[in-house]
Amino acid sequence: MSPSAPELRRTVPSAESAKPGGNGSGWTGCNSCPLRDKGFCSLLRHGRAAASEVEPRESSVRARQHIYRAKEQGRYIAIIREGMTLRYLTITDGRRQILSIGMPGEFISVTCVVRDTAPFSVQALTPVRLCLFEKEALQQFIRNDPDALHCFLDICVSEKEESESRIVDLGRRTSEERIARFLLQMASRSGWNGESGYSFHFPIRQQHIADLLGLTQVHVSRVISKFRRTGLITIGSGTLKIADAYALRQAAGGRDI
Amino acid sequence: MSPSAPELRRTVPSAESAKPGGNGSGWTGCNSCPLRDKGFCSLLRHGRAAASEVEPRESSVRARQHIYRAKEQGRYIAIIREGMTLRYLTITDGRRQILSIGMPGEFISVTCVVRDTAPFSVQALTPVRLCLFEKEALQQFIRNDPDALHCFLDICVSEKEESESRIVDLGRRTSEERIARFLLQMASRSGWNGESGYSFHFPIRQQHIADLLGLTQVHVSRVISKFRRTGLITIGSGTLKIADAYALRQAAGGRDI
DNA sequence: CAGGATTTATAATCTAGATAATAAAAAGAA
DNA sequence: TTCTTTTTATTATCTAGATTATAAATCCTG
Repeated sequence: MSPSAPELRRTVPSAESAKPGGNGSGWTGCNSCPLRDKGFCSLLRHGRAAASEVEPRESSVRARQHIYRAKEQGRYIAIIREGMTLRYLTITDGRRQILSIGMPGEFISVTCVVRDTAPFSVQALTPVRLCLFEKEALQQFIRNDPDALHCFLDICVSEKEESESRIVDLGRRTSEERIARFLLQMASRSGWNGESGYSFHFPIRQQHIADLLGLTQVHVSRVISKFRRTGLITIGSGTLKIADAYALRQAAGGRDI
Repeated sequence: MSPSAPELRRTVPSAESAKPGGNGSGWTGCNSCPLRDKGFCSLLRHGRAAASEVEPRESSVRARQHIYRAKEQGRYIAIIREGMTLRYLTITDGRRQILSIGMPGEFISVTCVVRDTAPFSVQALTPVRLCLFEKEALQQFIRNDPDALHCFLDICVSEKEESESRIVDLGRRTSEERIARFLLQMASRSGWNGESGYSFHFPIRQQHIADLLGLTQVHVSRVISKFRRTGLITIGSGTLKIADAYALRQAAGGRDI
């Protein structure tokens, strides 16, 4: 298992040659981590003795492997260091609904920080590197550190807002609007500044988009094909390019993104 | 810093007889409130001088009236004392999506506690009595009281879980399943113990159900009619009765509610 | 209790998106 | 490269739920 991802991935040139996986020999700690001063991680007073209990340990997961299984009672809380994850739920007849896609710097699941178990599963979408925190220690850290708490609360509310936005998508928008909006959102999360011509790592299969947006792969294919044919986007080996930002925004429903 | 044990909170029943309060004339204060010792309210050390800033004042709202308008920057945070509310969003073409239905003891919107503004509106579904808290004071209270904070965090996560459950409904369940599930949920929230024959106050129009579940009123009518015809439920002037709980659960998709 | 307004019911028709089936590309793996 | 697996494309057909229209109940409110 190698870094295996497009250029964007090769941050921190830590010599992580042969890694046994599981939980890390190539562990490089927070110091060399690009997320060190971002989001929740920025609150972990790195290296400070006082907070040493919340030093994470690392773990690597291969693409498709499960990180958390529904109803499981985990001892660890994970933050994504590298790669992308899927949080999903399966109901009767094997119908699947993806709840969210996780990216670096984010918790695998905020619910798991607060609850004993969760009804959904989480799996790696790409090869993933995780930072594992002792659940108890992290909870205590959040409880005792006002900044951490504030940040965590903010994350919860943000995710709630995201969920509600998805509810509006599913309840009241057409398949084209949903897909266009999803592509725009992914671009934004990858650091897009809004201009045409931006391309980014996009390891998401059409079946994933379907299971996220309440559609079928066949239909997603149809819409994506149309977007390509009409020059809104371009796709090539794990990369998506926003060719015509204006038109894509139009397709997304114009205003009220 | 402050004492933690929840029960110990119920101190000093200060005689706060008739208080003028916001615009309600019949303001009775927390003492006579049935919600006094429930949910978030149970954490407001009623009558204690230290917490006097978070004493609410009351306000009444007529059915259909707006309580919060999208993007508005409110000075108050409201908890529902009596009645039911609708939280919804309107997008292009006037398409509407209801995000949630509020019931006594609940915040009108948890988002508003944390954010300056929110993208949705809230209106009264029935005549509503609200308890208004100064936003600043409430935020500070939550920040300083570990129990309140814990409770608030729990509310956020619960609502997130609810949203995600709705996402699964919208993305992957049929209209019959959605409607059956919704009726069961409402019954539960009204104190149902799960047995057939339970009836409860149900002031929700078919158009509301449609806007909540991503359907049309016409289709909701069809399904409700079928449920009545086949003896699953009974409806009469603002009241819904679960006639055949088992069958209704079956219609809701059996397992995994 | 009348008379207007809101809500629900029902039937006819339409359509966005689902299903099913198959082929063609890509992507890995040997 | 060749073989296998996974992913995407495409076409034909079907259907759950939308739309439109109208009538019948209910619900106010004076």
